[in-house]
Amino acid sequence: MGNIRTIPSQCGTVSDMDARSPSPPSPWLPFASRRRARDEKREAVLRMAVALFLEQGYHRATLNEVARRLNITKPALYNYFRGKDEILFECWAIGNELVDDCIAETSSGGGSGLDKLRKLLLLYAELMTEDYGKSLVRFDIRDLSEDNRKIVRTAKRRIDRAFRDYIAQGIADGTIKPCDPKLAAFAIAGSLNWIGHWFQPDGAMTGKAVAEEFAIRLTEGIATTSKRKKADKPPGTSKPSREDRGEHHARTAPRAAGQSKRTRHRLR
Amino acid sequence: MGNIRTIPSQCGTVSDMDARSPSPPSPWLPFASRRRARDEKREAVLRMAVALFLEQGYHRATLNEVARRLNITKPALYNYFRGKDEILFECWAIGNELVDDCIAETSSGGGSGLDKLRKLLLLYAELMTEDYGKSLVRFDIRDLSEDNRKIVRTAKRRIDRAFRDYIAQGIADGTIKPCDPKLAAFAIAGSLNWIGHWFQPDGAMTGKAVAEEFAIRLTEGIATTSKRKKADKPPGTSKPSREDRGEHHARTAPRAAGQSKRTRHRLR
DNA sequence: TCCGTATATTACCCATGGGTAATAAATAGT
DNA sequence: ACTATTTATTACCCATGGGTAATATACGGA
Repeated sequence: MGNIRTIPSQCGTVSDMDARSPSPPSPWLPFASRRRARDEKREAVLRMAVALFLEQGYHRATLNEVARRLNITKPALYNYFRGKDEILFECWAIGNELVDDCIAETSSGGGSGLDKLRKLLLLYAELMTEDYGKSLVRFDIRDLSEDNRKIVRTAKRRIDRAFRDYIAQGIADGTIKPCDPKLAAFAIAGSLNWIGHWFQPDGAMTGKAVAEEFAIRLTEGIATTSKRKKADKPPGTSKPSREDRGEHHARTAPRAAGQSKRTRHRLR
Repeated sequence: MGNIRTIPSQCGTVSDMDARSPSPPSPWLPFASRRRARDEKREAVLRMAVALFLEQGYHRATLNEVARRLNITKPALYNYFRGKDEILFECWAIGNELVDDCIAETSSGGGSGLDKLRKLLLLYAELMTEDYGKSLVRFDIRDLSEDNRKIVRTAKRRIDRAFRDYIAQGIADGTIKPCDPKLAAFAIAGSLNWIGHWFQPDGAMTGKAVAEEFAIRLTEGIATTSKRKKADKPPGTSKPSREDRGEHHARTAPRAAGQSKRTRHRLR
């Protein structure tokens, strides 16, 4: 019946949406040999859902379409999730765990406040170029249940605090110029979050390249010592190498196992 | 029947929505003496709509609710607009005209590239603290008709170009350090656009204060000469004066008259 | 005072899409 | 093989909300 078509798009500084990741594969063969690990399929639903939600927007995306792209039908999804909003929440939750990984990795490594801030910037920025990272800033908290909304708000505060703490720490140890940590964090996080709105993997720069550029640029203004890798000349306007980009740091793979903490509702 | 309640909220660095402007007044008296200028009422619909769209999100907000808050009924709205998506577009269009004003004001005033960039930053940032400004970055382009979508994309490119041009100009005249104008514009605009996501008028800072802070901070990193108004001490973490905030620069009032150019469809 | 126009209202249509009930197919265990 | 369990399917329900048709009310002008 309803034949939905994908929508064109384009980047832009002010806003503009739409991220067409090449649409993840499905573990469901077209109505034939089934029975693979439950978690694997649950995972596949989320990967497909997050891609579709980003591509079309949560409200325009239908569960029918999510299911169709997985070679199954809508009611099958209810074996793994309570409803659409729970799928949205789980997508967000995965992104949130990835951010936690970033923070943990940053905190464990030593260095000055500025060093840590730069490290977090780098990891966070790169995350913003991936689907689950984008879900953190593109999804609307108001689409969630009241309970999940509370969880999200708490998590956001945690992330915010990480940025502010590093800045405050940098001011204390003299690597960052005196400034208001709150506002500085807002300014920096704003830039980073916006990456999730304009970055498209098929652009001129890789996610890693964008992340590295932003990590330097956003700390130039508040660092007490300037630090440019390649002299002061205009940094090559693009790093089109695109090299490997394989396994930049624990991601996707390790996720499959050990769904870990949080309110992971096991159904039935 | 359906009794909709407003939703709680809170700011946050990562995302978080919801802007509760005190809900604009309605020119429709509760089903009594009517007949005021048509444009005035059209304007009122847009003001109420933009506030509701920001408060609840476009898809959750209903035309019934827009109408109810205006003391009218849904079909009455169709005297002024073709449909919901056109209302959304018109909200965006007003915001866009305000940005154009910012650019025009900046371009007309002289100064170095850095001066112009700072000026535009200041005006743009302040705009992001207001409803129509927020609509530029919070509304989803995919909710528009194909025609209007094209218009929006073109306009966004124009704005983007303004930022890049000033940066390039600054590099040329030596007031801005050599850098990639495209990425620098993305970083700056990202910070500014994000204001539209977290700023709430009832917070600790006024829109003007936020704008001034960001205008300085975001140019510190790329300026060839540092420029801090109040020495280098931590700038008062808040400017709680809240003074007048009256008529910061042509806005709202002048808008009422002369709907001006663009595809303003006169109905019937 | 009566009419025409603009602008409301009430009452409805209906497409969309989230969600559910009943049932069928596949697999694992014994 | 037979059965229990999981995991699909088909067929349906129904609340929501954008949009429309028919009609009523108010106002300006002659």
